Amino acid sequence: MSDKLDKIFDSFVSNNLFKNKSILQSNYTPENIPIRDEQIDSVGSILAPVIRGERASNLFVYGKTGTGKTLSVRHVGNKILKRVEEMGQNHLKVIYINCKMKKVSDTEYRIIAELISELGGKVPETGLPTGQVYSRFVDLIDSKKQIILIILDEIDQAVQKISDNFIYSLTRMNSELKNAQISIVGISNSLDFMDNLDPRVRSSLGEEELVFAPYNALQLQEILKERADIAFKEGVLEEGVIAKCAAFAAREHGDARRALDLLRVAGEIAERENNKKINLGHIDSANQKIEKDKMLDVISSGPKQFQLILHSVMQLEEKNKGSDEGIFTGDVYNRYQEICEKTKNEILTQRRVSDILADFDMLGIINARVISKGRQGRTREIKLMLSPQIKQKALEILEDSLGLK
DNA sequence: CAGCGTTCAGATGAATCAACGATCTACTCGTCC
DNA sequence: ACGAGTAGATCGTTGATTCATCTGAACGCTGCA
Repeated sequence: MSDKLDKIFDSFVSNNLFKNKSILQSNYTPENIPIRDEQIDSVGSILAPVIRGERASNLFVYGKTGTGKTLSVRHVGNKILKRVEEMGQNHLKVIYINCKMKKVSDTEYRIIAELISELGGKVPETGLPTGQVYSRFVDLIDSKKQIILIILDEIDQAVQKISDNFIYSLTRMNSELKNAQISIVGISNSLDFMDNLDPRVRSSLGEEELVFAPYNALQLQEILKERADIAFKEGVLEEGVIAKCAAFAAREHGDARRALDLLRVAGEIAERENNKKINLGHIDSANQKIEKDKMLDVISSGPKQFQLILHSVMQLEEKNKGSDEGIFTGDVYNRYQEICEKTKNEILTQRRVSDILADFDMLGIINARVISKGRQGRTREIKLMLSPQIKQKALEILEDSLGLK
């Protein structure tokens, strides 16, 4: 037993493909950022006034996930801060807040509390009226002459939960401040976020706008190459590996984060297989693994009713295997009722089940097409979209969590 | 056989409900002057 | 008297139900060539 373990450890130590794995993690901030020079320059010139202690225009940055928005903005923020410090001044504060951080900052209160604590103020744990926290915040930053640069990442998420008058009051805060001034940088994933925003907010927040276009495969390659050089040991990557990674990620709206994940996971797989090199096959497995993990995560973390319904779909699919007969909503509902009876779960109405099936469709777990069968009415024709291995694993998870078997 | 109304089974919408979390308000209690 | 802490009151969300309305092609009936 321990011999075997030793062997595993030995090979792990000796066959380490990585020089520094953290470089491929998404939270790593590289020294220089390829491709985004133009955007960085723009951000820099828009924010430059704060170096002289003047207020910069509010900036709004759009772009899909993994296009380097956050990275670029933070990079510029750090550079500016460093510059100001080099000049021996301290009139600048840069605050970065991710509005979507796992349930942490998703209300107006919490965001302001977060802002206060970033500024070194103490945050009352609970219960203060929002207005009071707000005025405490104003007092805090207005206590001396300074410029506050607030970076609100994934701002669209916040606005979905809170009303947009939070941002409005932020943008308008400058008129209340006597000493300090604030500039806001909003970062949003969705391109049409601005459209359904209050016009007053739109004009004040979007004084300057910047769009980060998705990377294309070539640009992704460049990024990957740069990081791979320092992340992996010499000569570990086989020919074409980077290109393939880039191609995969480019297909998914040019998400660089995805590309890096892919490369990292491929490396891990190669390592586990005790391979000296990372080849194209590893990229494929990595892609599958990521896909699989994501899917299984959705399935296992879903509410019980979702699992019940998915289980009935899977059973029906198993039964219909071979025949080309489709699965229809009615079948699913009947089977679902049976399972509920058996497991003593509440039975939802068909209306709800129909909605849940539509959700599955959105998640890509099933493919549902609304068809009309003439006299036999209208229904969804459902196809399960899970690959065999995922299906097997998912079935286990479901039966486990539902107490079936 | 084209044209037309019927019909089916569930899609899709809208209003409403119930339960839960989070916030707000008001009241109580301890402490300090 | 004042502030802190806490117990209901209140508000907003979200998943779910109920009621209502739509839907689109096969089916079957008509009428015409």
